[in-house]
Amino acid sequence: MAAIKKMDRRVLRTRKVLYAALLELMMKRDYNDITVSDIADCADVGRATFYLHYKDKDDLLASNLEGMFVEIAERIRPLLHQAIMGGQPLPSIIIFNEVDQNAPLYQMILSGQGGSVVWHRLYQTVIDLYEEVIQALIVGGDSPIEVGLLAHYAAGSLLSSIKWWLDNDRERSSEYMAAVWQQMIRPSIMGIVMLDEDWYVNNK
Amino acid sequence: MAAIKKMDRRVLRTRKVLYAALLELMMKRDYNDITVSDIADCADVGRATFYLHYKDKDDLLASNLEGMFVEIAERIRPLLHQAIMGGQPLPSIIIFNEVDQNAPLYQMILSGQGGSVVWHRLYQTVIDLYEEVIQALIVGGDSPIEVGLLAHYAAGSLLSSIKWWLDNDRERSSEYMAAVWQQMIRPSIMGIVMLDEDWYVNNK
Amino acid sequence: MAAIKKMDRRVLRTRKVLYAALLELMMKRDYNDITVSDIADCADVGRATFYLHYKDKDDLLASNLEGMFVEIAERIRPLLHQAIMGGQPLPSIIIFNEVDQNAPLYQMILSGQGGSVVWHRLYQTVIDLYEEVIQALIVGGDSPIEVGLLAHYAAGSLLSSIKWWLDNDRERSSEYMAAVWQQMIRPSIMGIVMLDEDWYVNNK
Amino acid sequence: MAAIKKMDRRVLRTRKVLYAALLELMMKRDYNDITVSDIADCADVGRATFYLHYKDKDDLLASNLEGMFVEIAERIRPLLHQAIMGGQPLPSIIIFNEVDQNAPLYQMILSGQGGSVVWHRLYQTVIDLYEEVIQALIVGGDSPIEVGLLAHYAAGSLLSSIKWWLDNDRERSSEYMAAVWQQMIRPSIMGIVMLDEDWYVNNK
DNA sequence: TCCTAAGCGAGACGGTACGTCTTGTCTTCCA
DNA sequence: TGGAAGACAAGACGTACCGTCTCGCTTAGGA
Repeated sequence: MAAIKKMDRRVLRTRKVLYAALLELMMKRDYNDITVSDIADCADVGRATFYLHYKDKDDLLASNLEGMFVEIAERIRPLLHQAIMGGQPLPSIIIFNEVDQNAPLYQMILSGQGGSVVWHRLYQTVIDLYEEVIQALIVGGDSPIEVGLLAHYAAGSLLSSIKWWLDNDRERSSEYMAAVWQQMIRPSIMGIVMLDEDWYVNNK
Repeated sequence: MAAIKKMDRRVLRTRKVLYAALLELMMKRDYNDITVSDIADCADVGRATFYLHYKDKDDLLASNLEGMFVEIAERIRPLLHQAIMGGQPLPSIIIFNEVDQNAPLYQMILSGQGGSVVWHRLYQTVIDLYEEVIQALIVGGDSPIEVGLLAHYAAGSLLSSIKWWLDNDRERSSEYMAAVWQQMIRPSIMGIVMLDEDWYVNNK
Repeated sequence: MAAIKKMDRRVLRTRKVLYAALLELMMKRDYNDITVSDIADCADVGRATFYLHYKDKDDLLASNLEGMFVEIAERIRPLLHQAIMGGQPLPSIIIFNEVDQNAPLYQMILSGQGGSVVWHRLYQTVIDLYEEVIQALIVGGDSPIEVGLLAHYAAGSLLSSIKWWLDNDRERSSEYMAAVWQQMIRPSIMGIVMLDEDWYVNNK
Repeated sequence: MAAIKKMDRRVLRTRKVLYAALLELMMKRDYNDITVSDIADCADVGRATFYLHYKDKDDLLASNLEGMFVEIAERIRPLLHQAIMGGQPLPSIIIFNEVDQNAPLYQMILSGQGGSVVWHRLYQTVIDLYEEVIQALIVGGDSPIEVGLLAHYAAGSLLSSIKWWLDNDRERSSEYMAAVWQQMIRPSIMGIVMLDEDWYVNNK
C-alpha cells in the first residue's frame, strides 16, 4: 500500500505538471498551436510519458477542465439557489466574482484562444446550471416557453456580457456587472413566465 | 477588359470550387480533421494550386466567410433599421429566416465544429450589427449603460437562442423564435434605457 | 524558304540568349542548381517560351554543346593531322591553346561544376579525336593494343593534365604543358606500338 | 557502453539498409533519377527516418563513399608501396583487382551516372594515392616536373583505362590491363624523372 | 500599307519531390 | 517498475520546379 501511495504520488505529480504546463502555454498562445512536445518540454517530462497518462492534448484538457468546471458548478450551485431563495438582490454576483478572481483563465477561454472545445464545455456548464435554476424558479407551473431555450438565452447573454467586461479590462466592478445583467435578464424571464395563454397560442 | 475577365474566370472558378469543397467537407466532419489534401482532392484541384490562392485552410475559410458575413450584414442592416423605424413587431425575423435557409452552415458554426475563428467572426458581425441598431434606438439621449455591453448582451442571447433552435432541429417556426427572443430582449433594452439616475448612481 | 527565314530570326535570337544565359549561370554556380526559371529569367524570356525550343535544361545544353564540341573538333582535327604528318614537335599545343583561350569554360567543365553530362561529352569528343589520330599513326600495321584503350589512355591523361593546369591558374605556359604531356605520352604510345609479339602473348 | 551499443544497433542497421538501397537503385537507374522516397521505400524505412540520419541524398552517398574510398586507399597504399619497393613487376594489379571485384559500382561511378560528386571523390582519392607513390619514387632528388602534374597524369590515364575496360565488359584480364597500363605509364614517369636539365630549361 | 499567322509574356494548373514537423507506438535503459 | 530517452512509421505541411496549357499582345512579312 505504501508502494502504491508512492507510485500514485508520482503519477499525480506528473499529471499536475502536465496540466499546469498546458495552462501556462495556453496563456501565451492559441491552444491549437500547442503541441504535445511543447507541453512535455514545458513540464520537464518525456514526451512518451505524456502518452502514458493521456491519449492526446484534448484528453489532457478535457480530463482537467471537466473536473474544474464541475467543481465550480458544485460550488456555485448551492450559493445560487440560496441567493435566489433568500431573495438576495444579486444572486449572479457569485459568478462575476468567480470570473474576477480567475480573469486570465476566462479571458483566454472567452477570447477563443483556448479553442472551441474549452469554450463549449464552459458554455454547456453554464447552460446546465441555469436550466436547473430556472426550472426551480417556475416550480409552480409549466413555463409556456421551453426551459432549455430560456437557459440558452441566459447563458449566452451572461457569457457575452462577461466577455465584454473582460475585453474592457474589468473597468466596471463585478457588482455593477451583476446588477446590470440582473436588471436585463429579470424582466425577460419574468415576462416570459407570465405570458398569458393567448400570446402563446398566437405565436406557437 | 474582356481579357481580364477571361483570366479571372479560371481563378474565380478554382476559388469557388475550393470553398465549395471545404463547405462540403465541413458538413461531414470536424473542421480540424480536414486537410488541405482533402479539400484539393474534393475540389478536383492540385494541392499546389490550393497554395496559389490561399495561404492555408484558415485563409480559405476566412477569405470567404469574411465576404459572406459582410454581405449578409449589408443585406440585413437596412431591413433591420427599416423594421425598427416602421414599428414592425418582429424585426429580428429577418435574422431567423436567414438562419433557417442556411441551417447546416450555421449549425456547423455554432456547434463549434468550424473552429473558433469562424465562430468569432460571426459573433463579431452580430455584435457590430446590434451596436449600430441600439445606437440608433437611443438616439435621443445617452444610454446609462454602455452600448457595447448591450450589444454583447443582445448578440450573445441571440446566437445562443439560435443554437438552441438548431440543436432542436428547428422544430419551432422562425416566427416563434423571433417572437420569443423579441419578447425577452425588448424589456431588457427598454428597461435599461429608462433606468433613472438613482439606480445608476447606486450601482456604478 | 523565305518563310523559314521569317520564323528564324526571332527564334534564333531566343535560342542564343537562352544558351548565353545558361553559360552565364554555369559560370556562377553548379549546373544542377540552375532551374529552367533561372535561365528564362536571366535571358529575359518567358518560361513557357523555353519549352517551345527545348525539352528541358539538358536538351538546351546538349543541343549547343554538341555543336560546340563538334566545331572545335573539326577545327582541331586537321591541324592535329597536319602537325603530326609534318613532324611538328608539339602537335598538341593546339589543344592547350584552345583551352587557354577559353579557360573559364573548361575550368567549369573539368571541375565538375558543369555536371557529368557536359564532362562526358567533352571526354568522348577527345577520345574520338585521339582514336582517329592514333589510328592514323599506326596505319602501317595492326596495333598489338586496342586503339580504343590507347585513345582512352591519351584522353584521360590529357584532360587530367589540363585540369591540373587550370587548377594551378595556368602558371605554366601552354607550350610547357604541351611539351611535358607530349614527352610523357609519346614513349607510351611508341613503346606500345613497338612491343614485340612475345610480350603480347605472355600478357594477353 | 553495452547500452550504447544496443542503441546503436538499430541506428547502424537503418543506415546500412539505406545505403544498400541506394546502391541497389543506382545499379538500376541514374543517380539523379532516384528520389529520397525511392530509397526509403526500397529500404523499407519511413521517409522521415531517412532525414533523421542524412541531410539529403548526396549526404547519404558521400558519408558512405568517403569511408569506402578511405578504406580502400588505406588497404591499397601499403600494398602499392611494398610492391614498388619489392620490385614487383605489376604493382597496379592490386587496383585492377579491386575494380574487378566491384565492377558494377565502378562502372556506375565512371559512367557518370553517379553524378560528378562521387566521380570527383574517387578521382581525388586516386590522385592523392599516386602523388604519394610518385613522391616516394623520386625520393633521391627533385623531380623536374611538378609531382602534382605527374599524379594527375597517372590518375587520369588509369581511370580512363579502367573506364575503357569496364565499357568493354572486362573482356581482358585484370593482369592484362595492369601490364598494359604499367607498360605505358612507366616510361612516362621514368622518362620525365630522368630528363636532363637542358630540356627543362628549354621548355619551361 | 494593311493582315495574319508566328513568336512570345504571362501565368494558371496538375503533378511530384522536397525537407520539416507532429503524432502515437515501441524499445531500451536507468533509478 | 515507472519514467526518460529517443528511434521509428505515418502522413500533413508549405515550398519549389516541372512540363502543359490557354490567353492576348506584338510584330514581321507576304498580300
